[in-house]
Amino acid sequence: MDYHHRAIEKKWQKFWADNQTFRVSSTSEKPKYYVLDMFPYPSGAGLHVGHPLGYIASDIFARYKRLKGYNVLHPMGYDSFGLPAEQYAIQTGQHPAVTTAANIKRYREQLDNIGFSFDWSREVRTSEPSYYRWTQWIFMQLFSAWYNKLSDCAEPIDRLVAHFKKHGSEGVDAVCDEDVRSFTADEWNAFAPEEQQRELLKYRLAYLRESTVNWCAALGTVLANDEVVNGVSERGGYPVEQKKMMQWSMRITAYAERLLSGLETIDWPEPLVEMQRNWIGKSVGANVRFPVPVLGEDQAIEVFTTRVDTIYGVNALVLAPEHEWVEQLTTEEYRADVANYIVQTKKKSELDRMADARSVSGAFTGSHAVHPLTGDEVPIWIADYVLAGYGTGAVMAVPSGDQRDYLFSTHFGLPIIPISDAQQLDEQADPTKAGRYINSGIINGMTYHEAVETLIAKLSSIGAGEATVTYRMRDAVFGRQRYWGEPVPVYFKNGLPNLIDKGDLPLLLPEVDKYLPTETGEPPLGRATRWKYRDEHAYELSTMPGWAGSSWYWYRYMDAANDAAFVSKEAVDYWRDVDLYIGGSEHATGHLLYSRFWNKFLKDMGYVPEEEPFKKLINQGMIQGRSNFVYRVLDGEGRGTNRFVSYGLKHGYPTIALHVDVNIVSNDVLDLEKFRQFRPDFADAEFILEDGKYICGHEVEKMSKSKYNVVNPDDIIEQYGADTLRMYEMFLGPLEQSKPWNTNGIEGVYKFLRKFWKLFHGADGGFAVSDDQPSKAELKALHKIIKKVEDDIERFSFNTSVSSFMICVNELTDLKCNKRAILQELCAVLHPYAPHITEELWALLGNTAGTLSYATYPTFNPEYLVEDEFAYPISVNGKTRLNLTLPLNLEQADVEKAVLANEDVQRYLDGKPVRKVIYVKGRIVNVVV
RNA sequence: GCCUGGAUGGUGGAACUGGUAGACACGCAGGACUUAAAAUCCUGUUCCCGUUAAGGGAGUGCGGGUUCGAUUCCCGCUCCAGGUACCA
Repeated sequence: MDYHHRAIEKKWQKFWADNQTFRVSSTSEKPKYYVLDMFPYPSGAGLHVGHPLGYIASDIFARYKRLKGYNVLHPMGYDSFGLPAEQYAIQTGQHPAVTTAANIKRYREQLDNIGFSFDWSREVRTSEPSYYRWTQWIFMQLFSAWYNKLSDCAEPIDRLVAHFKKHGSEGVDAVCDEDVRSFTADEWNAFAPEEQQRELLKYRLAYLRESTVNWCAALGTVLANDEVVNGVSERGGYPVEQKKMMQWSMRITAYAERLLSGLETIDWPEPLVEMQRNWIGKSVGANVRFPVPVLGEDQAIEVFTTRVDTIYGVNALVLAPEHEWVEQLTTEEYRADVANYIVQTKKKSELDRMADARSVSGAFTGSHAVHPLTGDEVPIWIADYVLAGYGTGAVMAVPSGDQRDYLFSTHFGLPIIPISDAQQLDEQADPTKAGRYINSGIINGMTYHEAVETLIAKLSSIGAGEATVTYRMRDAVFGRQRYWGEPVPVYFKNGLPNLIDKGDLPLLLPEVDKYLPTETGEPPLGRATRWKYRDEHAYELSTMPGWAGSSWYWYRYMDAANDAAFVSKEAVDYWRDVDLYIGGSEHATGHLLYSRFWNKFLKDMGYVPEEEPFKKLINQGMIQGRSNFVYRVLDGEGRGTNRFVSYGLKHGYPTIALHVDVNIVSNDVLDLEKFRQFRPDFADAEFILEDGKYICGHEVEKMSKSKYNVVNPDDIIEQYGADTLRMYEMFLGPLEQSKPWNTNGIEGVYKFLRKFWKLFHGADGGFAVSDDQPSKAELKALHKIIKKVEDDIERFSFNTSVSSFMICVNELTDLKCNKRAILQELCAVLHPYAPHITEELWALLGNTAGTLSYATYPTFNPEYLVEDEFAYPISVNGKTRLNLTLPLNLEQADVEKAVLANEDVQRYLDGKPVRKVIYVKGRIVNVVV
């Protein structure tokens, strides 16, 4: 019997499903291992061949860990709230739930075809009420919590209220809004309840406040910073403007330091860790206050600087044009200039401002501040290179140490004071910390570290400044003016938000007649008429952003059916955290940051045990499309003819390149018959061939329908089988590398599986194994692969394993090995990569069907690899190389004697004396003359 | 600009802590089996010199260095990919 992949794969996929082979229990004697994939958004286009790359890798790892005796949690689900389903709904009127369900069905079929070992009994869908009730519940926890800096952890808001009642605001150190009030306990207790609530909102981790948001008019919604790329929306590329709105926000900044320091404790790819570090953007420096007497006693402009040591080089203070004091600081004489400048900057869009980054502009306010150390007058300017949203919205300009300040000063003719004996300031600023300070009052002659220490002490003592840490990261906007998302479980009374009753969860997404904003500009939820309690309450009409449901889903898999809690204590104490997480790096500053944030919050509240959710993370590379082209010959007028010239000959003709469906091209050779059927106007196409073939050109592009380069895994599986697809996707290259899909080498993998199959089948095609004892050579081949696959999987080098399997089967073929004992163990080794064919052979060997998934990975025995002889690679002077085969157990001196006596070596030595003999691990490798 | 990766035959890629560079696969060339095709198998395949062979030389983006020995470590560049940017 030949290798019939279709029958074999269908059979075992059905067997696994019928027997729930991969159903896993949350109680086990075995050690746990949690392998997680980033769950997909079920898009209407279905899976293409690039999507399963990471899933195949994680499946190999999960199956391997099962063989190694672990209790493996390997689940899958769908991130099923999202914009595309809603856009489709707007266009067609189809309910997003309907299209989403249809897409999920398609995804499931495609996933099943590949033979994954997911425990589908734990499937989650973020858009299901049974799931999102817990997303809403977590939101309620965040609303009911505040961040206590003293304990450095989130606490229930009741504890803050208790403190206010007893001590007032005295002794509270919280991460909160800037405008919190100071009050005594008596004052607090005298506040009206609404006043108290208004104050508490400034402390809550989920809070409401007017903030500048990225408003995308085309999408009718607010976007997070990471959803805006170069001033346009990441999805769709629509323009984005800044708009003030009342918005739900998440106080992620409370966790900035823990999000940063936690990076040290996890095993993630360095580029990803770096991206999160940059995103958090910690700067250590100082706040310094420059008194402004014109505004009155004790009034001072506060600036943030990372280079307090340059303070004696200050020649101006520069404020952001939006700074709240600009109006008061501007004198009559300069009022027109300043007003004019502010108008100009407002006109510039985000995009212009970025494109214009290098040009210098600004305006003088006419006022002066006082240098806190020298008492000198310092002019106050405004300029758009200073950002209102970072630091204090004001900087001290030090032209000698900062290039932007240098350009600003040269442009406006402000003095440039050198502050270090190492500075060369003729052409540009010198931001280095070398040399000793000059012109610098109390720090003259000091080095950088001494200076910083001295200055911080001095500024603190006179009340003019202190050391500070600033983060670039902003709080995350949490509301979306959209339909297809989790409703925020909040209603409003007298303009204040209240949580809905816990018993009313889930707050179901109501039906609406249209998925567009209302005529009055309210979000789509404003259209809902028969919404529970609609008549009693003014509901929050925005929904949660896409990242809400994905920020905790790995916990739901641990206990997916629980309707008493998002996860039970027992389940979470058993599974704890994700041991291996595989997914794309595009989620670096979105999903992966928010998930860490929610995880830390849930830990603070005592719901989960681990500080970090994903211990090890691997980024799989993107699979790009590989487009093929045909070259249509043009006639004298430049019009396309029906003649097509092969790639190698196209330079002899005027041509135009056309995309051709990659599915009718094999190894860049065009299938001429299929091409004639590809489009009606190609029916009578003529070809100019090279060597009797039409060779297509190729290019790497994004995989997309319009480029005819989409490859559906189902087609590959139909032709070659799932085992071939799995192994070929791994064979394509290192997992983490991005690479174009091409089918050029898939035959090699397919051939390997057929060869493996044939090895244990007789000439008549029947299964045939020998019960004889395996030979030494056969055991050597087997144990080599046992060791190799073990090493490869542990370091995620799946591509080299596939090569090693091929070597192994080639060796066994040469030995004509069909030993039962060899096949038995080989099945287990190969099983993670090619589960179907190995299950079949395993059953043919007489094992109970389906037991292979939980068999034992064979133990490597190094004795089988011990050699009697060793081919000594000998270099003379590190150059000429010779191979010398000698028995292995010779004494070192005997080896040396034998090597030197060898006539080839003698020839290279040419009578010269040996100066040195180099040994590596007791083996001679080099003779130096 | 800054940060992080990367560069190896015609192609995808291997070489794990410095020790025979190019494993394995594709492609290509030649051959066997076959009426023929498919399938399968065998041989060759980094480049240059050498008619063949024996043999020799060069070679892992470029230029240096350390070392008996460097794809691997160090210094300086070039190019490519990803991220990020008036962040004080």
